[in-house]
Amino acid sequence: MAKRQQAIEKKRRIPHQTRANETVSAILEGAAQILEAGGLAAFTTNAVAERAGVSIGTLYQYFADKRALLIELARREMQAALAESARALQAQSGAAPEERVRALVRAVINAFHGRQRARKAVVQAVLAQGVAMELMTPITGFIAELGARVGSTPYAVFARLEHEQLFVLTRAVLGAIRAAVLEEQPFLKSRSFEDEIVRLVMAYLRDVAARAG
Amino acid sequence: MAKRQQAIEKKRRIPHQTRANETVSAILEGAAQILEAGGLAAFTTNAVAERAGVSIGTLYQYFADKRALLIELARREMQAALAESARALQAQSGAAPEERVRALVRAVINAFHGRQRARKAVVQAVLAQGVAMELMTPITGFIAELGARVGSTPYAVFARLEHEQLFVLTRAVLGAIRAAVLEEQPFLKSRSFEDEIVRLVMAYLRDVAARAG
Amino acid sequence: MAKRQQAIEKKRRIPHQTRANETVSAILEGAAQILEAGGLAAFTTNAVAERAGVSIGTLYQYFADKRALLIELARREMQAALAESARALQAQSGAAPEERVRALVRAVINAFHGRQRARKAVVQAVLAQGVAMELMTPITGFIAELGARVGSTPYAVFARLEHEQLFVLTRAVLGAIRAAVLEEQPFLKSRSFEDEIVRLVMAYLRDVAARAG
Amino acid sequence: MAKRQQAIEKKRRIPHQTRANETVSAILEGAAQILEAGGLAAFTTNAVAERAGVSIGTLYQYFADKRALLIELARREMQAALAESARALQAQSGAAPEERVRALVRAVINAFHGRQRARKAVVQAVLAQGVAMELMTPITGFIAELGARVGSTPYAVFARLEHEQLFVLTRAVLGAIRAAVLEEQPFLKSRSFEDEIVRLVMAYLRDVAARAG
DNA sequence: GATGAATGAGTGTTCATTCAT
DNA sequence: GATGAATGAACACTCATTCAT
Repeated sequence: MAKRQQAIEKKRRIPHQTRANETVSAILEGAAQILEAGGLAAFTTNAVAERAGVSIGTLYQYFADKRALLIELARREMQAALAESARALQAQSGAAPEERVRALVRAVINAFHGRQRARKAVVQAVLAQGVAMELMTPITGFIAELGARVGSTPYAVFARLEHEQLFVLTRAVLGAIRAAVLEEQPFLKSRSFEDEIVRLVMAYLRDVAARAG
Repeated sequence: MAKRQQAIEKKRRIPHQTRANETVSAILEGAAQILEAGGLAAFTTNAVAERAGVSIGTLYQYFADKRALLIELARREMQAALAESARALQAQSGAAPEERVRALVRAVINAFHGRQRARKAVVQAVLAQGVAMELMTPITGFIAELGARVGSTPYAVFARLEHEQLFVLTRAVLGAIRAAVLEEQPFLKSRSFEDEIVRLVMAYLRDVAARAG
Repeated sequence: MAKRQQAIEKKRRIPHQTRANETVSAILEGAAQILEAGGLAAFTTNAVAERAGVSIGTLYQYFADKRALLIELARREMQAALAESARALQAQSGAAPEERVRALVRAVINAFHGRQRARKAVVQAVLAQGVAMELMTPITGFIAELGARVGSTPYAVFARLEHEQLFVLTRAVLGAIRAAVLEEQPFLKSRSFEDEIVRLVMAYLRDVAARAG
Repeated sequence: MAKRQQAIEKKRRIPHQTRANETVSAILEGAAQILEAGGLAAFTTNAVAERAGVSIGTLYQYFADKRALLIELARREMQAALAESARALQAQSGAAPEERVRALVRAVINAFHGRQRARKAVVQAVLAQGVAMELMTPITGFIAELGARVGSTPYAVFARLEHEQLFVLTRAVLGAIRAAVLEEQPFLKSRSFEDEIVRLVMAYLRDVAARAG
């Protein structure tokens, strides 16, 4: 039920059989593999169907068009990243704010790191179609909510971030990480890169807190 | 590859250099217009040639393939943005560091704001082809060089930024601005958005300086 | 061919004849609705099945293929049109020949007017497959028979029409009406249009009678 | 110049070279052959291109889509039929009205008879798309003009036919002929069939004249 | 008997690129 | 050097039909 609601794009049929769900998964897995192997250029519906081991007709039974397939893929990737972040945060629930931020940053870096090309292609394609904001919403919301639960001074500031501030912070962090992924920087997984991002976040939050204070 | 270089080199050695330059400019201008009007989807070599008022054959006389055309366009756009930034910085040469950062940020925002779609498409297309690093180099270099010329405490820090630090700072700023452009945020041109980015930069620089100090 | 016959024959011998008949009717009604709403282009077996509220498998249980469905639809439409004509004629049984012709013409116009698109599509599709003659036979026969029953001078001529004459007369009338329907002429339902057709018929019949001496 | 104007559907390029005109002719000839051989079902753009001996890309350089190709074909067929009719009429310029009508009817029958299937398919396809009226206009106009030039009593009636009358007359004649073609009646080319149509026309004209008189 | 997921040949169409003129 | 007609591989997508459940 929940899963159905998540679909913005009209799927052709709502699967309510085990076999159908398996088919959808196979298609999405095939799509990710194609994207990973050859990027957006290789991402043709025929190639995806073949890789997924289903007929092209079956693909179109579940996805209205190529775009819908890409969007569903993006949605699932984002969800997975969010889940991973939540897990990381949970594990750090008693830690100092800086450590919690670090856990979050690391989760995002890792999320972007596996299947780099697939993710890159998904991000690009999705951005190219103006669905970005819509998909970004849960991420921003997640961070806002996160701030609200951090109850102590001076990091309660998280909860009081204004719209522009939240925007700048989240996009700055994602921008740095995404650039490192897209440019295939060797330091992507390094501790020092993680450090700098955490510092960027903390410095900014401190600044906001000082202003608010 | 060889062919593309040849095409670009050739421009300097053609008998009627002037006319050839005009043709190339017309093609690039046509490309920018097409991109602006219809995005990457409308960007076909035939459409560009028609808009530029030259035959498709002529287009291929100057650009080895579609990719070369896109890269040259990106190169020129970046150069223009850099020039604008340099101009802005020059005008603020005596001002406080924060004002100089603000001038730079504003220049970048403006650079991204005119012909949004064309720029967006160029960036996307270029990123999709792994040429990003190559094109980013002059920007990063420009900022590093800029830092070297600042010279005064505590912003001499600019000159001492390590590779990762410079990377994180530049990509964070560009990431925030680019997200605002791509998501078509209404506050893109607002003072408060500019403020937050400047603060992000200054807070980070202060943090780096404190650590270095 | 054999298969189609079987499908049609079967309808008479199924255990639960009633339910089967309802299913067939539902399918044909769905087919007519689809045709009416979207023309021949929208007429897909899947669409028909969905509209009819049966599965595509069930549709194929009753109709060997798409063509069989269309032909059965045509057959029923023609039958209905004939029945309507017969009713109109019955009502005018004592009237002057001209009035009887007029009643017939009006019945045909009305037959063509309801569900225009469905009828148009059916006719087109059927004509496209060389089944036309087969389906036209009952109409021509009906008119010939009608002529035989008219019985009085000088319109006994109806009964004596030669094959070509009957053909020309019926097709001319149908041609004029069908053209008005297909071209969506505003005067389709007007009295003057009806008048002209009736005059065409009467003038021709008088001419035939005069020649026959 | 005149030819260009005639095109309602936007052709991709307006040919102004001999080679281009030859290509267009080859495509149309190929289209007619495909239609003739396999009817509308066989009429695929790929098949037409192959039969015409050009690449599919070339076909699309001259025709925006399949529909445009069909419409242009229809236009040329109609034009040819009209030209033939005009020629026939010219040859009978001094003859009795009945003979002139007969010449016209014969021309139309012949027009419909060569390449029956191609013509049938063209007519069907065109009718299916609501372009019918537009294409009928020159025919109706031709007949009206014809009437205007028939200067003698009682056939000057031609010139005074009202809209509905002209419509009924032309569509009735065309309807009878088209039905004979579509149903592949053996008497299509017979003298008696021609006779009956001529009589239908003359009887109706006499009736109109009598009423007007 | 009924279902509907799966099939895949086939369709219309695009567009980067070539090369004879 | 310039032109633009021609190319054709490639693509997204449809739909009649089958058959395991």
